[in-house]
Amino acid sequence: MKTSDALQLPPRVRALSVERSLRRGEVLFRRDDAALGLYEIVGGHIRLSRVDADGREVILHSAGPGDLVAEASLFSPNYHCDAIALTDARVRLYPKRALLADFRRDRRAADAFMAMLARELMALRTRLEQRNLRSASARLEHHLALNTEADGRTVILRGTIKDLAAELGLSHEALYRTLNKMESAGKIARAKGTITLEKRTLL
Amino acid sequence: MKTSDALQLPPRVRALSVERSLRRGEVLFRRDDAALGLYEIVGGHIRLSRVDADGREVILHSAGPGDLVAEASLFSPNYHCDAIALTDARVRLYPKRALLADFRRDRRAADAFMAMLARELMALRTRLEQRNLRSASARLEHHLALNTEADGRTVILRGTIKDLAAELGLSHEALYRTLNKMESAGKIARAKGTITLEKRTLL
DNA sequence: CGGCGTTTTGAGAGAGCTCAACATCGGTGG
DNA sequence: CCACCGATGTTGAGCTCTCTCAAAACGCCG
Repeated sequence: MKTSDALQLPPRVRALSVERSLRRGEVLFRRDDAALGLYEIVGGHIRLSRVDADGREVILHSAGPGDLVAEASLFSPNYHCDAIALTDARVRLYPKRALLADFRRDRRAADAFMAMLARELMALRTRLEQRNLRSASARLEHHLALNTEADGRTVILRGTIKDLAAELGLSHEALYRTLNKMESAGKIARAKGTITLEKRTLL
Repeated sequence: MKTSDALQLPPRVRALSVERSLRRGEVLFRRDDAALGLYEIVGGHIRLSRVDADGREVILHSAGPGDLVAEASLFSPNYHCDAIALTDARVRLYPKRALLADFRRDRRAADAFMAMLARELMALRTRLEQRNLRSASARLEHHLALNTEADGRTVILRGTIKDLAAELGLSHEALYRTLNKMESAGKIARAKGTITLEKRTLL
């Protein structure tokens, strides 16, 4: 589940980061473990969850490549949920001490991190808003309208259609059908890796 | 749409904030306007949106009482979307210069703000994950499991059932029916303003 | 050429949405 | 004190849309 594109942690800190591999099912950290820092998912998927009063697992988040998890660990002595590899995975730990020290040393690094959080927040709110749209076509149009290139018409797909379906919270079949319908209706044109919005006929 | 509970901006900055009223339909800011700072919604609802290539409005977020909007404006010279009052509303502007100055002066203020963003991010991811659950009961159980008081059983409702339905992304009718079903099934007990999870019978 | 995952298309069922009607509860004003 | 009113809470019934399960065509890579 890709949430944001750009991750730009200070090179100094990146130099201090440590990569690690996990087997499917392996535990990255558990609730109440001492918070070492935040993780970037390099490959695979990590599931963040908590266990409820009856011992059932409640999923908080499924993170995929490019995602950052446990940012809040920077400000807490321990983790607040469990993190378990959903698939074989590769993660990169950014030690909190190094990060916080860097923020202290370099104000711009701190600002940049804050800005990153703020931007991610914005993107996430937008995505949540999108989920309020019931129909597949509305969700797709919402997504397309907000992800065009500079021309305002072209949308470059970053993964497969299945990936897009997952991002939109739709079954891939529903998305395929919707794409077909919209193409037949002349609303979009499809090419390999891109979707182009057609000029809407005025009323 | 309530996203988080606690908003704790430094008192020094709060002292510098300015409250303002808006009529329904009034513009708070427009895209590319100079970014004055971030806003806290005191009352009413503000809609953040962008206009797509065909002139249609694409909703990014609907913010309600207690919500913060335009955090990213702190790190950008201008706003990136339109903000328009959906209802008569009251907002509080936290001037970015004051905020940033405060962050510079007091490291803990900056950390606290960062922590707030991180926590909100976490909560939002969880909410998005919840939306991946299709059935009304699954969404409700997810929400209940994650919002119990210390006893792990009691959930205090902060608004009306309709509000909860909106937060869960369900029609209020669907939620009422689900509550009924779960109560009949002995999974929950309802009292005025609270829902109590019943001890789950073991297998 | 032989898999494997993606892309398509088909058909059926279920769940929630919508519209509608009614009950309930405060609050307001006569 | 009571009547009225608006918003919340509640229940009913049909409809639409997506999900799910299935199966087949396609494309890529070893």
